[in-house]
Amino acid sequence: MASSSGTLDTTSASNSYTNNFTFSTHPFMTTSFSELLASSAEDKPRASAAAVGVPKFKSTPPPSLPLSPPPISPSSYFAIPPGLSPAELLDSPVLLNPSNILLSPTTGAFVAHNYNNWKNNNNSGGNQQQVIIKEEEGKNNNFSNFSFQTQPSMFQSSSTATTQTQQQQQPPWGFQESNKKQENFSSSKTVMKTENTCSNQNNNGFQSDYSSNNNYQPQSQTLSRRSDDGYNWRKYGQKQVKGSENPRSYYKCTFPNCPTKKKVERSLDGQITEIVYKGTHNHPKPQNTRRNSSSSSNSAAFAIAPSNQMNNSEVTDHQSYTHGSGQMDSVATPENSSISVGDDDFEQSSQRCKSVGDEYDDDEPDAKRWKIEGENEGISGGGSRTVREPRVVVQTTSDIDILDDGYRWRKYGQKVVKGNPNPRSYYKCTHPGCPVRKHVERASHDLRAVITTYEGKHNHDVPAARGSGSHASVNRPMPNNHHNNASIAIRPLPSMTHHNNNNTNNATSLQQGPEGQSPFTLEMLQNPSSYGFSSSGFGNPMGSYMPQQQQQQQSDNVFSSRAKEEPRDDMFLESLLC
DNA sequence: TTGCTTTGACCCGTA
DNA sequence: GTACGGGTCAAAGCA
Repeated sequence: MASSSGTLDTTSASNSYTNNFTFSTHPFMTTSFSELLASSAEDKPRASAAAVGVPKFKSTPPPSLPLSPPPISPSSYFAIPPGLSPAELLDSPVLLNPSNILLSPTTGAFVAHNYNNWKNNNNSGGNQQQVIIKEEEGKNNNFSNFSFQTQPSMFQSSSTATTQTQQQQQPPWGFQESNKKQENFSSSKTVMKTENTCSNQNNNGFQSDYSSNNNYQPQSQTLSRRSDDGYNWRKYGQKQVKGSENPRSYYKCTFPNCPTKKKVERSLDGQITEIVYKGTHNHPKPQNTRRNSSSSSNSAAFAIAPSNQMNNSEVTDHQSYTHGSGQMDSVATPENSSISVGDDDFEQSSQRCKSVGDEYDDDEPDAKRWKIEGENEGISGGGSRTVREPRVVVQTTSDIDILDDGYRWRKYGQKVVKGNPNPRSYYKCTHPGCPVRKHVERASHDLRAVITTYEGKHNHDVPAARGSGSHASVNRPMPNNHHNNASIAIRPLPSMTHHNNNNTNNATSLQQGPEGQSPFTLEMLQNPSSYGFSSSGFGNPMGSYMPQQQQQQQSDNVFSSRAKEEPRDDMFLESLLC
């Protein structure tokens, strides 16, 4: 369920389980879908195989969550329990690796909007730490966000000695810019916002980074230069931004030639209210040679971990020490925003969900900024809050992206077209001489549905994914590249809130890949057999998610009609290219 | 001396 | 073309 849109990543094996609700974002990558189903059948809580190398979200269903016992059918492990919408499930912190889960129209980012139900159940506030992850593709209006909250207790309890030891030695959730500026998040909300267009790179970095470092452990540190993400930052600017009384500081990664930057916005009292990461580290996490483990960060701060600092063994450790505890033991990473949370976290996340809406509707006076960072229109929510959540945004600086179809695209224009208030992001394949273009827009009727229209035919093979090379294996367009005519992919962002209580095959839940890529629907997850899930599983790059005929029918019925509705904007495209 | 932060000015994209 | 605002530069100061 790494992706409801079929944008599945392949980065990990999956045979690690906990007795908790373990959810991984990579399970389908090297483990076939059928294997996952089989494994799920063996153990209910194994709703999804945990991936190795991926921070995981593990949580026993909190009482307040309407998680029903998994049905007997293996396929039913992908069914959405009554009361818990697919969107909520997909948007939940269990899907925390934006490079794999957060599906934007172009990068896999998705929107998580509707957490109202969850939050309504737990909107008491109080001394809670809240974390929101938002992933956006820079300026592509495609974003996603997760939110989850952590209760203070999560920092106090642990079900395993490992956890306890780690906690004792290293308060896991500390985010400090320096020892002079310890950020106490114990009572504050934390919003992580990520912008990421380089999932592959991230994935790769994730593994390599973790492999080369053993300092993934959640930790705090008191060095002035080193924040809890493990990287060294140099402040290069500070500015008072309009619409906010909080100054914004600009940091660069001090590693030579590393393009990563981050913006940190602090409230007047010094609390971080927003963290925006931009770019991806092109280097391993610096060795922990200076880190002070004594750490003054007893604050229940939230550690923004370096992206890619986890190896398999560490994952295992995380699995163990997150077991059963309400502890948020893992870290949110700027690049992959992978976060593991405990059951309490899972519950709390629901609370925070609504805050996302709050973020946009109530507390964000700077419309322009939001527009820049993702145009979060459509996010609704209510309530109010007095503490502005810190946000962490990861955004890549490159405008050339390996998108979810495996090709690299360069954004060359954007326009609001008639009939849809949502701007349409225009992309062109970056391969020299390749005429293929596509434009992506959010459906007017459902902001979580993304409509991608392809024009032209690739005259080249799918470029090798940066880093892992696994990206294209699942998202790679069909070899025949037969989208000479405009094909449209209506891609549901994983937060398919509108699917809450029915399994209707909504058109917006379908995705027609760029070259006949099979749609991947919730219904298919629920009834994989009926949709031709082959034993080859998702490892099969173009695995039979659906009988070909059915694919064609659906694509014809759904997308052709949509195509007819699409006003031609060739003129505009041409003008953009001129 | 080195490295970092501060801060005003400048650049550049967008409306 | 202009204004605005975010992002960055770079000199100065500090530890």
